[in-house]
Formats: sequence, C-alpha cells, structure tokens
Amino acid sequence: MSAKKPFYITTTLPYVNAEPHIGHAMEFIRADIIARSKRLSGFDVFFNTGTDEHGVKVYQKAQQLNLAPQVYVDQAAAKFKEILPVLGMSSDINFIRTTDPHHIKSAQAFWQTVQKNGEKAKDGPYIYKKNYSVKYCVGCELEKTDSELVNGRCTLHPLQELEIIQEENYFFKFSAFQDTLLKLYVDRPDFVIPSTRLHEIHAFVERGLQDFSISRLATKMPWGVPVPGDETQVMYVWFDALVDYISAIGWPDDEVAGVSQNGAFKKWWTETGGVVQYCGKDNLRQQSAMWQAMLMAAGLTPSKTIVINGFVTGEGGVKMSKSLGNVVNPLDVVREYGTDALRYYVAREISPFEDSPFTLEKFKEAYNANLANGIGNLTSRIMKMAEANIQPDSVNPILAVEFIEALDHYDIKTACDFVWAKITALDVTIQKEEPFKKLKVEETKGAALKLIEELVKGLAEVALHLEAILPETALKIQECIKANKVPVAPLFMRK
RNA sequence: CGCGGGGUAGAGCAACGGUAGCUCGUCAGGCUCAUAACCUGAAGAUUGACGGUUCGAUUCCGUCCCCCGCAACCA
Repeated sequence: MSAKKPFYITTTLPYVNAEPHIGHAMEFIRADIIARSKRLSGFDVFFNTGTDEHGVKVYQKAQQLNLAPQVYVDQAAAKFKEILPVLGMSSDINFIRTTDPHHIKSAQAFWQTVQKNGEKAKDGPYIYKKNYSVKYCVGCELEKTDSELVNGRCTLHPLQELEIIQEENYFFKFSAFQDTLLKLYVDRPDFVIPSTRLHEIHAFVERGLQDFSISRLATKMPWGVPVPGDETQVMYVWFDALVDYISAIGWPDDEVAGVSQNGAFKKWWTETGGVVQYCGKDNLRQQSAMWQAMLMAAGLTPSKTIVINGFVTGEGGVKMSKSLGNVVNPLDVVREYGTDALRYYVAREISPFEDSPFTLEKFKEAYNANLANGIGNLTSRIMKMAEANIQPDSVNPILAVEFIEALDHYDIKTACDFVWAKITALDVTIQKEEPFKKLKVEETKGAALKLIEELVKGLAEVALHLEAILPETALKIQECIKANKVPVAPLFMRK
C-alpha cells in the first residue's frame, strides 16, 4: 500500500509525418522535468508519450515512400522511441502508439460512448451524419483548407478553379458544448497555462463553435481507426489521437486492454484530477477545447491543466525550415554537448511560454557560461578543497519551497534561475571568504575547514534541485560528494 | 474594425505607477581553490511613435506604426 498521491502528465503525441525536431525535444524534456520533480516531491507519477500515426498526411507520406502505412509508421515510431533515452527521459515513461490494438479498441469505445450519450441528451445527438464539402485542387490532387488558400485559390495553381467535393461524414456536435467549455475556463483560471492562452481559447469559444467532421471515407483514406458499425468510414485523426490520454491509462478499464488494469483509470484520471497536457501553441484548440468537449460528451471529467509552449524559432524569430537551413537537430546537439546540456537550454534559455530563438551560437555561449564555467567549475573547485582537507560526511538537503512553487506553475525557467542563483552565491562565498587562503594560516584553518563543509552542503543542495532538470549531472555531483573526490573528468568541458 | 502575442542597452530577456534590472558580449581591476575558470567595478537604453490621466508612466487610457502566430473539417 502506497500513500503516495498520483500525478499524471503527458506530452502531445508527435505526428509521425515529420522527423523528431527541437520543438518535440523541448516538450519532452519539459514534461520530463515536471514528472521528475513531482517524483522528487513524493508523488506517484504516470508519464505518457507516444506517437500519433493515423491520418491523411501519414497515408500520403507512406505512399510517396512506396511503403505500406504500417511499415512506415513502425519505422517512424521507432525513431521517436529511440530519442527518449537520448533526451534523458524517465525510464518508466509510457509509450503509446495510436496503432496499438488497445488504443484502437479504446478509441472505438469512446466513439460509441459519445454516440450513446448523445442519443439520450436533449442537445444531442453528439455524432451525426452530414454532407461535408471539400475544396479540392485538381492541380495538386489534394484537398485544401481555407487557410491554405489565397483569395479562394490554391497558391500553387492560381488559375485552376477549385472543385467542391461533397462527401458524407460523421460530425461531432462541438457546438453543444460551448457553454460548458466557457464555464470550465471561468471556473478554473489555471486550466490553460499561460493565462493569455486561456483568454485566447475563451475568446475563440465565445465566438461560437462549429461542429466538425470526425470521419473520412475509407475508400479515399483508409488509414484510420474504423468507425464502429460503419466500415465505409474511418475516424478523423484528431478524434482518435486525443483519446490516447485515456486509452493509455486503461479507459474504459478492463475490457479494453483485455487484462485487469486494477482501477488504473480511476487512479490516474479521477484521483489526480485529470491529466496535465503539454503541447505547442498550435494545439491550443484541439487540446483545450475540442478534446475537452469530447470528454464531456463521453461523460468524463476534463483534463487537469493544459500547458502551452511557444515555438522554437531560428535566429531573429523566423520559423525554422529546411529551405532556410536554420533547422537544429536535437540529436546533433546532444552528440556535441550531451543530454544535460540540451535539457539545460530548453529548460532555462528558452522562454517557458513564448516563442524563442534557438541558435547554435547562443547555445554554445549558454553552455560555456552556465554549465562549464558555472556548475562544472564550481563542482571542481569545491570538491578539490574538500578532497584535500575534509572527510566525507552525509548531507541531507531538502527542496526549497520557491523551487517547488515555480514548478507547480510550470515555470521551469524560474525554477532554474533559483538553482543558478545558488550556484553564483557559492562562487561569491568562495571569493569573499577565501577558504583557500585561510587554510594556510594556523589561526584561521579551523574556520576554513568549517566553511568547506558548508560549501559541500551547498553543492549537495544544488545537486538535489538539479535531479529533475539535469539528472545525469546531479548524479555525478552526488557521487563526487559521497566519495569526497573531485570529478574524474570535468562535468562540462569548455567548448 | 477577425483573434491573440510582441516592439526595453550590441544580442536574448525581466520589471509593470515612484531612481529601468538580468544573462551573454565589451572594457578595467582583483583572486589563484577551480575547467585561461571565479569575484568586483565600468561603459552602454530619450523603454516603437504621438497624445492623455497622474505629484510622478516603461508600467494605466487613447490613436498610430512595425513584427509574429492563428483564422477551425492541415497534425
């Protein structure tokens, strides 16, 4: 029997249409920092990630590569799974794929539940069939959304008239949930973080909601979860993918996974007050409005919190793109600087909620200043004095309230600032008190030894706070302290 | 009048009614325990523009200019 309180956090499942990029890395790392810090504070943590594998883009990509969709997504999912340890993700992270059989069953059960609830509801039905008109560019041989068009025309084929294709799809009665969503936003000011994003979604919902299509004709696009009771349609990818947040924890309990989940859903959804969802700002609507309405329609309580990240941009705030050549591959960064260096950068040097530029020059600067010259050098200088002059002693640091508070608000940068303020304070103390000098004089030697013990204590405190942020580094420092030795190699080599 | 965010030292950010702070970079000095690291100090900003409120505005209000996302059935 564990008395630990449960906590559930998830990343957005990356869509496997693209390779893992720095934005994914940032989201993974930030969610991992929260997960680790919650464990440090004594919570029982379920940490979820995975891959979103259905939908038209994936289907097309597989066709381009001349691969069966399943073969393509297997390869793509493997790539995402491989980078988790490279980014220092908690080893007990759950990895769900939307092509997992238990997820597919869960998504279908979700559909049926929404359908059934809608039949009884006075504002139902929640799922109904309707003609859906698609704008189709013959030149591209592709469906186009309004946002892709300029003056109602395809930008690549401006002389071609767009064809309007009528298709019968299932729709979700999003509009029925407007009031309930607005009430959710008003009642829970922390539902979406930061608050500007809550205002944004509130304003969006207030303007009125349109029901959205949640299925596609299987003859045109077969790569999706089959709609229960209608083989001619597959689910629209969002309707399937978002369900992963509950399918991952066994919803709707035992019959889905085929094995007993021991009340996993109750524990991770009900007792936690819902999931904490990390996502990019482009996902604001899907995660904080559409998904919440879907949960309501299924008779489930909303998520706990949606944390919205900004985008990682290139220099000058421009979008990263292959054609501009300003794309940064997280794996290259890790290869050159190490996992913890990347974790440091996305935790502290990139704005917690706004767009921020990422350049290798800035990265190197921050690395040298705060890792090599900062925590790395500090560890060396303290441990050198300790090794030569004092005996190893046990230290039991505790987490600072300010640190925990900052993380409770998902303000990872402020939490890091707190730790680095401590690092600077230790450097200042050494300079001001000059224990290295006092050691050489008989009258002051005792004071110097005491001071060195204090410095080691301070270093241990820093290490404890770094456990969530830079787990490898924290461990190395703790081992040095325990053995009372200088690091065998510099923690962070200057670059 | 579509929605939201932003314009603050060379760069990246903070503050948000009362002498404009931080990090990096630059310059000078100090220290030698340490990874040519560390510490101290200095230079550097008419806080996008113009009005208004106020004893006082970067901070509140109005107008304007510029930048970036989004504008739903593209993930």
